Amino acid sequence: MLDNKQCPDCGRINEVLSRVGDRWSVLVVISLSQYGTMRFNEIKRNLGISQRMLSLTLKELERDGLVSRTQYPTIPPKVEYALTKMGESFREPVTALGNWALEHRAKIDAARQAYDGAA
Amino acid sequence: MLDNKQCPDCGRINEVLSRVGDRWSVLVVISLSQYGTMRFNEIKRNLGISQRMLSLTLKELERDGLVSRTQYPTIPPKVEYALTKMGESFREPVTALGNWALEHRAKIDAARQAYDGAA
DNA sequence: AAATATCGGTATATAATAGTTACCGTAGTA
DNA sequence: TACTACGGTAACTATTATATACCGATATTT
Repeated sequence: MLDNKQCPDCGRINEVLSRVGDRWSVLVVISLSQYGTMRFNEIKRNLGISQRMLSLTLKELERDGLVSRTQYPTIPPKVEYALTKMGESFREPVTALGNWALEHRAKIDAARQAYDGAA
Repeated sequence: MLDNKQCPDCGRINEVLSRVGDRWSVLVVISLSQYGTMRFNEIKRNLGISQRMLSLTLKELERDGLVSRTQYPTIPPKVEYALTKMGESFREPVTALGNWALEHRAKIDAARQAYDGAA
């Protein structure tokens, strides 16, 4: 690929979005912002995400400083996840995106049907 | 996967974001919102995206009604892409996300270094 | 005249990622 | 005894992203 970029910001935006912009990260942040502190399986049930993907997603979010992890060495184990300050600041653009998604879902479906019908 | 969702919105948000929420779609919308109407290779050079991915991304965005495609049968061919009305409405949440990404890139990098260092 | 670049793609192949399934140890419950 | 909950991990498969090569027709360069 030639990669002669002219949009100076796009590279950086791309870089950050490739980390925190995937849809599971977005949904985890939305969940935590709605319900506050949550346990692993609580998020899992809430989102319908597989254990593996949730584990990976949370680990990345923790690594990127958006989510904090608190673990209690009880049996069965108890691990709590919550948004950090930076995670909270991510909430605003993310919920804006989520709200847009909800508001325009029907319109997108209609556009799709029109597009597919015109084939 | 058990998939017993309790978050009623998350499923729908997920559904829409899996279409228009990937990072190439986001970057294409950002580009078009910044520069207005653009040609295929203009976007390609601007983003450093491969031809195939741009082709697929634009096709999906057109199908979802976010982007309009106008083709002039000249030689060499000329195809122009622009945001539709709905695409314009997507601009706001998307640029908010892009701005957040730009503003917090350094902080995320620092968090990563701290996390990796504490291993 | 001949090679090369432009334009907007597609076909094929490979690399990376997402998702599924099965399992771990410990305790409580039926 | 057998099963559930908990928070994961390991191994595997399916899906998706990316790279590479090519297309036809013209304009430009050598």
